[in-house]
Amino acid sequence: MGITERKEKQKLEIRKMILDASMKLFIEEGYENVTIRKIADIIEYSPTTVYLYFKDKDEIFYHLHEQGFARLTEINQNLAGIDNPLMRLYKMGENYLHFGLENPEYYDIMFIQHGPMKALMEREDCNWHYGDSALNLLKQTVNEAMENGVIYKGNVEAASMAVWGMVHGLVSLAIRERFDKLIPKEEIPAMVNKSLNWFLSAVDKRS
Amino acid sequence: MGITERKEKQKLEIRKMILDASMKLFIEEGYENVTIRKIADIIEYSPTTVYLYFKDKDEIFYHLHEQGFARLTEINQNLAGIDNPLMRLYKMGENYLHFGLENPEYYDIMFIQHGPMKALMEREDCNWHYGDSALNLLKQTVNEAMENGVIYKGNVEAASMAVWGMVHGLVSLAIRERFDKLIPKEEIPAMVNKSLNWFLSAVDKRS
DNA sequence: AAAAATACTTAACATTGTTAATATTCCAAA
DNA sequence: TTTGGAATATTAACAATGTTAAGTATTTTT
Repeated sequence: MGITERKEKQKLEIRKMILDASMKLFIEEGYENVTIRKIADIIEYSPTTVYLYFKDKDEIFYHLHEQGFARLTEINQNLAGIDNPLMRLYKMGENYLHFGLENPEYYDIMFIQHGPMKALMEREDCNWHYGDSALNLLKQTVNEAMENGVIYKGNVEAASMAVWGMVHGLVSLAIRERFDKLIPKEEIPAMVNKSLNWFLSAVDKRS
Repeated sequence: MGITERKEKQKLEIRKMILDASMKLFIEEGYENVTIRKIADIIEYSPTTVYLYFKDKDEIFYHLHEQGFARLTEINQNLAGIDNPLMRLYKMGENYLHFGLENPEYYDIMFIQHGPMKALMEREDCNWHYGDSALNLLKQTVNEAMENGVIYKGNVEAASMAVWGMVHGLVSLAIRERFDKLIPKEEIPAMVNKSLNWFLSAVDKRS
């Protein structure tokens, strides 16, 4: 069946074209400038053609959100050599904060916008793999830190979500302008780092 | 000048009608159902009339966001009698988490949506009073807790933002569906409370 | 009573996501 | 080779949105 195979390939190619165009728009012009018509312009098809390859706009954003996770995962490669779990926790937090502040648009679709999650719900495979594995990495580290006795012990999941919550809270308050009237803009990155530092020092049980 | 005075009064009345209609729509039908045309329908004026009283939609949302803060402030009245700063911190966190999970739409305009902050920037008095005083209340409590030696000492502002970040992170991850695929929906409120508890136990220096 | 300022509305613009109906292309069977 | 039907693509349109320009009443001032 060489023909249907080629057709299949072509179909995937156009899907890729659509995603590439979306990503280009997303990166160069931001979230709100990713419109079906602009995507169609870039790939030189009519707007409605997009709907032959994706159910709706949210499904496209779901794929962009995946790419965001790929980038964050790549950044987290620098954790590999760190043995001390508290140090690793610190570096993870720093990576997360830095990624969020430097890539607010990515961060938005990964952790704030409704769209990608709506699309996820309607998928055949509706597991949030990326979120799941990111949280698992965190839980692993927290667990290790607890067992080593370097941080206060307790429910690993609850503690991990507290940590995630804290860094997510700082990033999302920052990129949604909730710090702008409270502290000078240029001090925000340093401040969120200080917050992370205080937090990790506070939970450090070796002191 | 009785006439201009009456006129002034009428003008404020229509402003109030617009805000009331917006609030009604907001509460009964949610954020995305607050449209200029629906507001106009309720107050029985044409859509364009709304623009004679408010610069744009964001300015309306700015006022709704204020109402949200009023509600949260009211809830926080129950902190008055609590002397132990750590206990007060705990209750503040619990209030915040509960308010956010129970009033996701309010929470959205208060801490997530861009709109109200955009409107704030363009005001003559562009201070974020509500955010400022909420953060001050927190800083005061954190400061007290540090001086009493019940929590790890350090930069008060950084620590306060860590606390705020944590509760905000938990609420916003929850209401933007980031927990839905990670833990059963009915366990979310209990889980965020456990996170807060672990956090406060961890920073508690009396143990 | 005429002129000027105020208040309000009608109509329209430029977008958006999305769908129904229609046309085109392409491949397999008659 | 022609024909029929599936796959693919397009045109046109719908229903909304926020917002503005232009025009019409209404009311106040001169």
